[in-house]
Amino acid sequence: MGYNFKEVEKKWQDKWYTEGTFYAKDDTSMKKWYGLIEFPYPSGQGLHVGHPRSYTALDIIARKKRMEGYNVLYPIGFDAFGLPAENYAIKNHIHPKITTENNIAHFTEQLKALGFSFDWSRQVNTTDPNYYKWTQWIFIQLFKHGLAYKTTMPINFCTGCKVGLANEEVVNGVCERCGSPVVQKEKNQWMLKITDYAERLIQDLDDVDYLEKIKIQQRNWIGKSTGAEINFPIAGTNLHLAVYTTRPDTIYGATYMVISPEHSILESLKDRITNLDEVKDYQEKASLKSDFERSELNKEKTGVEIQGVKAINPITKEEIPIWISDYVLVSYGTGAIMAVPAHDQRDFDFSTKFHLPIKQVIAPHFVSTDSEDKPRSDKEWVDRDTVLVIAKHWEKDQYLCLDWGKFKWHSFVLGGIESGETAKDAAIRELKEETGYCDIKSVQELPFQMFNSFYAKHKGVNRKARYTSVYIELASGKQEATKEEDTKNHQYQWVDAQKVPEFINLENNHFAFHMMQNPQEAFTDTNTGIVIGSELINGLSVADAKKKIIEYLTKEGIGKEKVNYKLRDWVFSRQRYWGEPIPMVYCEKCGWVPLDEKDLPLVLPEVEDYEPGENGESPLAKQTEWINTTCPHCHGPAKRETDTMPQWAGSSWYFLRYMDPHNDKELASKEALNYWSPVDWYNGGMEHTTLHLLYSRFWHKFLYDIGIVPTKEPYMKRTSHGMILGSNGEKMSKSKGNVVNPDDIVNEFGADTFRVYEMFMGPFDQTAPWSMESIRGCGKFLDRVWNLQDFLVDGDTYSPTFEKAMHKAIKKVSEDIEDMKFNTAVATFMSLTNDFYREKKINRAEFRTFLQLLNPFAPHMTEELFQIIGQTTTIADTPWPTYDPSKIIDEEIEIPVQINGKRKAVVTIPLDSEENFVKETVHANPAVASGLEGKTIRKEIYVKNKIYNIVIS
RNA sequence: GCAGAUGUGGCGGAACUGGCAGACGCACAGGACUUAAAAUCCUGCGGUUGAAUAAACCGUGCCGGUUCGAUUCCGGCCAUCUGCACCA
Repeated sequence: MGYNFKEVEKKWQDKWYTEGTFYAKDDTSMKKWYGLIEFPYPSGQGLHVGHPRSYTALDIIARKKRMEGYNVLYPIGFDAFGLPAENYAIKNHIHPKITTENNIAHFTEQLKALGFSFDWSRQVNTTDPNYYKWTQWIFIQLFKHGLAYKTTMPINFCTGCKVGLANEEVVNGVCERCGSPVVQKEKNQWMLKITDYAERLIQDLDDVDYLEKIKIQQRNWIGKSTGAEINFPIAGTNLHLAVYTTRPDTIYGATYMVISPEHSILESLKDRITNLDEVKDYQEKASLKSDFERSELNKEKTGVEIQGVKAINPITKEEIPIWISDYVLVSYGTGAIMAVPAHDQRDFDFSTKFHLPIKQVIAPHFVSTDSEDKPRSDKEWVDRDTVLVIAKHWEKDQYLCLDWGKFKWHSFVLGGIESGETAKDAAIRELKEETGYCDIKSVQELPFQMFNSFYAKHKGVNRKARYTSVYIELASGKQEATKEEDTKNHQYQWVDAQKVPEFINLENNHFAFHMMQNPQEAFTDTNTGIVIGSELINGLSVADAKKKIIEYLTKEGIGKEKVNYKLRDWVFSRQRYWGEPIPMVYCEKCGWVPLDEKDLPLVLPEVEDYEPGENGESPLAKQTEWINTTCPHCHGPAKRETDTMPQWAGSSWYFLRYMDPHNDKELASKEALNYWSPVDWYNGGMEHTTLHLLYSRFWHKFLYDIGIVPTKEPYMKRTSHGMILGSNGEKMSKSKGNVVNPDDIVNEFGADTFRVYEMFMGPFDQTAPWSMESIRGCGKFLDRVWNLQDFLVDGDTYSPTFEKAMHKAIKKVSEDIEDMKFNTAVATFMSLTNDFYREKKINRAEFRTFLQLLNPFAPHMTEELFQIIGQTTTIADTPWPTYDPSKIIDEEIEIPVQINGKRKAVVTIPLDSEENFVKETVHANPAVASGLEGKTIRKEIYVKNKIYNIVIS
C-alpha cells in the first residue's frame, strides 16, 4: 500500500495545531533558543515558493533544538502595512483591512499546510492597533530624545498621477503605473536621526555573528570615511566655503571648487555674482532633473562658472574659480568640493570638458622587488632625474623598445637628464645616442611624473629616479651613427602597440605607456605614491602627507579632521493611508507635540478615498474631522500629522513583541525581554540585509539606551538564503510565466516532499532554479523511506552491519544542520536508505534513529512511521540522537598510491599504520611494482592515513 | 565604475585544513516484474581511443605560478548573477 500523504499530513497538523505542541514554554529555568525568520508581507498572490526555503531551514533547526532540550521560540507574524493593499484599495474601493485579513487567512492556511513548528499563539500583525500602539510609542520616545525631527526633504513626485511615490514605485526614473517622469518635490517630513548611531552600527558588528558579506554590506551602506573639512576663503569677503575631502594631502592640486546646485552660499554671494541669471538657470534645470537623470547621465558633466567671485586655496593662496555643477551632491559632506582633477576621475572629466588646469601632486612610486634590483639597506641613496622616451614609428603603429640582454629589462629608451637640460632635450639626445634615430616630427612632454627606486648594480648605489616621460613621433627612419659605449648593454627593436604591454617588464614603463594611451584617465590609484609639488609635504607618502597636512590645517585654523558617513537620516514620513499614523499634533503655540502615551494607539481613521492628495499629501489630509484635535500640552486647537510611517517601522521591532505578544502595558515585559533576548538566529533574504537590518538595529540600540531592552544588538546571528528561480533560471514572475504555486506542489507531492526538495535543491545560501523532475526524485526518496517498514526486523541496538553508518550519519546530519548544509544532509539520508535497501534489512533501533534524524525535514511521515514501528511517544518528544566518536573510526582504511601524482593503485592498511609498514605494503602491490619497473625513485611521500606518492624519473 | 558572489558531466550539485574529482539526485540506457504500460526493484552512466569489467590519454571558465601533488593557495584575464552607484 502506497503512502497517503494527504491523510497523514492532515492528521499530524491537526494534532500539532490543536495541542499547541510547538508553543514556547513559560519555564524560564530552561535554556532558551530563539529562531527568527522574516515575517511575510501577506500579498494577494499568496505564499511564494521562496518563503518556505527560509522557513523550512529554521524549522529544521528549531525542531532539532527542541529535541536537544531547548525552550524554543519560533514565531510567525505578518508585516501587513504597505503599498499593494493600498493600491488594491484605490482600484477596487475595498478597505485594505479587509484584503489584509483575507490574505493573512490565506497565508496562515498555506503555512500550516507546510507543517512549520511556529508558535501560532504568539502571532503578531503590524496593522493591529494593539501592535502599532507600541510602534507609535517607540516613535514618541524617539521624538522625546531628539531623534525625530521635521525637515524639508524631496519626495518622488509623479508628474502624471500628481502623487508622491515610494522609491519602489519609481522604475528607471518613471512612474511604475503611468510611465510619466518622476521629479523631486520638496515636502516637510519626519526624519529619524539614524546618523547619530552610525559609528555604533559599524562598531558593534564586531560583536555579532553575521555572515561576513552581510557585515560588509552594512559597513558599505553606512560608508564611513575619514578625511578633513577645510575652509576656502572667498576673495574679498569674510565668507568661506567649507569642503569635505578624504584627500587633504592633494590640496596643492585643488585648482578650482565646485558647489552643488542647492548650496546655500549662493544666496550670500548673489550680489557679487556677475552671471547670476546663468547660475539661476542652471539651478533651475538641475532641480527639474530626477535623481535618475542626474545619476544616469553621469558621462557628460555639466556646470557653470560662478563669475565675479573667486575662492582662495588656503594653502597655496592662489585664487581659484568656483563652479556650480550637479555632480556634487548637496546631501553629502558640505555640498561643496575642492576639485583635484589630477587625482579624481570626476574632477578630471569636468576639467577636461571646461579646460580647467590639472596639477599633479602625487607621483606613483615603483620599488623594484626583483632580488637583483631590490634596494639594499646598506647602500646609500642617490636621487636622479631621468627621462623615459616613448618613441613612435614614422609609419607603423609601433614603439621603440630596448632589450637589455643580461640585465633582463625590457623598457623604452631611458636616460639621465643632465643639469641645464630640459626633459625634451634629454629625450631627443638619449634617443639619438641609444638608437641613432634623429628625424623628429613632434615632441611632447607627458603630463605626469613618477618615481622608481632600485639598486643600480653598475654604480653600487640605490637610486631613486624621478621620471619625466616624453612622447616623440619620428618623421622618418633616418639614423645617425651611435657609439659603442652607449649601445653595448641593449638592443633596440620596434614593437607593435598591442604587444608593448607584453614586451615591457618594468612597472614604471608600463605605467607611462598606459597613461600615454589613456589620456582621459586621471591618476587615482595613489596608495603607493609620493607627494610632489606641495611645499609642506613634498616627498611624503600619501598617508604621512594626510597626517601632516591635517595637523597644519588644524594649527592654522583652516580646517580639521572629519569623519563622514554616506548614511543619511531616515525619511520616516509617507504620504499614504495604509501605515501607522504618526502620533504627533501641531499646535500654533507649542509646535510639534506628541500624543499623550495613554491615548495610544492613535487609530487609523476610516476613509472612503484612499487616493493621495493632488500635491502629494497623504490621503489623511482630507479627513478634516480627524485632523482637528486639541494640543496635549496647552489644550488649545491643534492639527494632527497626516503622514504615516513607512513599512520599515513595524518590522523594526517585531521580534521583541513575539517575546510577550499580548502585553497591553508594555511592548514586552522585562522578564520576557531578559529571558528571550537576543534573537539567537535570524535568517532572511539578502535584499533585507541593508535597510531592514540597519533600521531594526538602530531602533534596538535606541531602546537599549533608554533601558527597555537588555542587549545592544538584536540578533546574535544572521544568515541568508538564496533566491529560488524559475525553471528557466530567471527570477519568478507572472509576466515570464514561470511562477510555481506552493499549493499545487503540496497538493501533488505533499508538504514533506516540498520541504525535503527545497532543502535538497542546492546550497542554502545560493540561488537555485526550480525543477519539477528533481522534486519528483525527492518524492521517490520519501516513498522509499516509507517502504523501509517492509524490511523492519527486531533489534534494540544498531546491528553490526549498520552501526558505523548510523553513528556517522548522526554526526553528519547534526553538523550539516548547524552549518545549514541541508543539501548534503539530505544526501546522507538518501545514501543510508540505499544501504538499507541493499541489505533489505533495517532493525528497530536503526529505523528509530533514522526517523528522528529525518523528522525535522519531513516531520509528518516520520511521526507516522514512528508510530507504525510501535513507538509510544512522538518524535518531537524524544531527545536528539547522539553518536559515539569511537564508533565512527574506520580501523581499516584505503590509501591511494600515486606515481608522479597519478593514481596507480589502492592499498588497504590498518588505521595509523607505521610508515615503514605502509611502504612495504605499497611496494608489494603488483600495479605499483610494474609502474616502478626500470625507473629511479626520487622521493617517496606518505601523508598519514591519506595518500602515498612516489616520485620517479 | 565600486562591492560581493558564482563558474565542476546532458542537468541540480558533492569534495574536511592542498591529498583517489564527480557523493547524492535528475535525465538517459539496459535488465527484472507485467499480456502491456505506469509504478517498483536491480545495473550502467565525464570525454576520447579501445572488443574490453584491459590499458592509455584528456578533464573542475581561460592563461601562468607555487607544490611530490591544486576544484582548493597565489598572480593576471574572461563570463554570469546580485547589491550600490557622481558619496569628493
